[in-house]
Amino acid sequence: MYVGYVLDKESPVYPGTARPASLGLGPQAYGPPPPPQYADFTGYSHVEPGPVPPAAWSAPFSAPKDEWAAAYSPGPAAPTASPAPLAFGPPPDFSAVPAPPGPGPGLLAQPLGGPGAPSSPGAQRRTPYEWMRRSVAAGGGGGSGKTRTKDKYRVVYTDHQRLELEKEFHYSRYITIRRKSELAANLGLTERQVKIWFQNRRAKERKVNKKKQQQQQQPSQPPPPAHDVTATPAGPPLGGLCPSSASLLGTSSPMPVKEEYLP
DNA sequence: TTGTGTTTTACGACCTCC
DNA sequence: GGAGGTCGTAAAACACAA
Repeated sequence: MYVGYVLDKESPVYPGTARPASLGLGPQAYGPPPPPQYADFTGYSHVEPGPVPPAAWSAPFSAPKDEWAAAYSPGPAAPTASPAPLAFGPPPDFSAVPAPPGPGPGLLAQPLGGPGAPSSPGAQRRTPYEWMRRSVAAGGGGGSGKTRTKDKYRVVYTDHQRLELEKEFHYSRYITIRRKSELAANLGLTERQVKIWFQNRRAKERKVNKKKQQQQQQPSQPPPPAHDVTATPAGPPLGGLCPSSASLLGTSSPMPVKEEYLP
């Protein structure tokens, strides 16, 4: 759970600006998920994070799966993917919620391993930028983290990719088609990878919630916290919040909440 | 260093919805 | 029929104790 760790440790992931309506108070927390074909879910509001991604993230990302063939082909897998700028601009038709005038520069404006920030992945990775080194070293393919043995293989997403996916997940457990495309493009992943990542992430969350529930049942404990999704009236655990997100949802959150998402 | 348990990608089967 | 959902599972990657 590296990214969860990241989010735990760097709770101000959205330093006061990004995704005002989000942070667990978005649609996933208080209502049914957007319909499967929620192509333009209007609750979405991505705020321009900032002009330039931190230098720490300028490393190339893993090549999209669609390019794996090329990546596995003989010859150096060039660090193609010079990813699009990581600044996620709000799509044109997004009814953006104006960002509060927060002090922070915005989403992603902080380097993961900034001074004082125990970077990421892993409490065990003590060096701030160690994960970057790992990513580069792991994959001959220029940081793709790709490995292959026998017939099956899987890539290891970079911490930045995970972080962005986690952030998106915290905003909404069900990604829109539009955002899926954007995210895939910006992270150098395929839409399929993004989709599967969200599926796996939801599965993980269900698993965690189930575990928590079991633990709470064992010692007849008081009811779960209010934000425990398992307490949501009906439907899947849409608003499930992984532990890391709980810290983002403190009542002290300055984020404005859209009325439609209020209980 | 190695064995073991956990987490992370990825896929297939099956289901629902449009 | 296609897209996307859950569920179950395989296997790589990883963490950590012995």
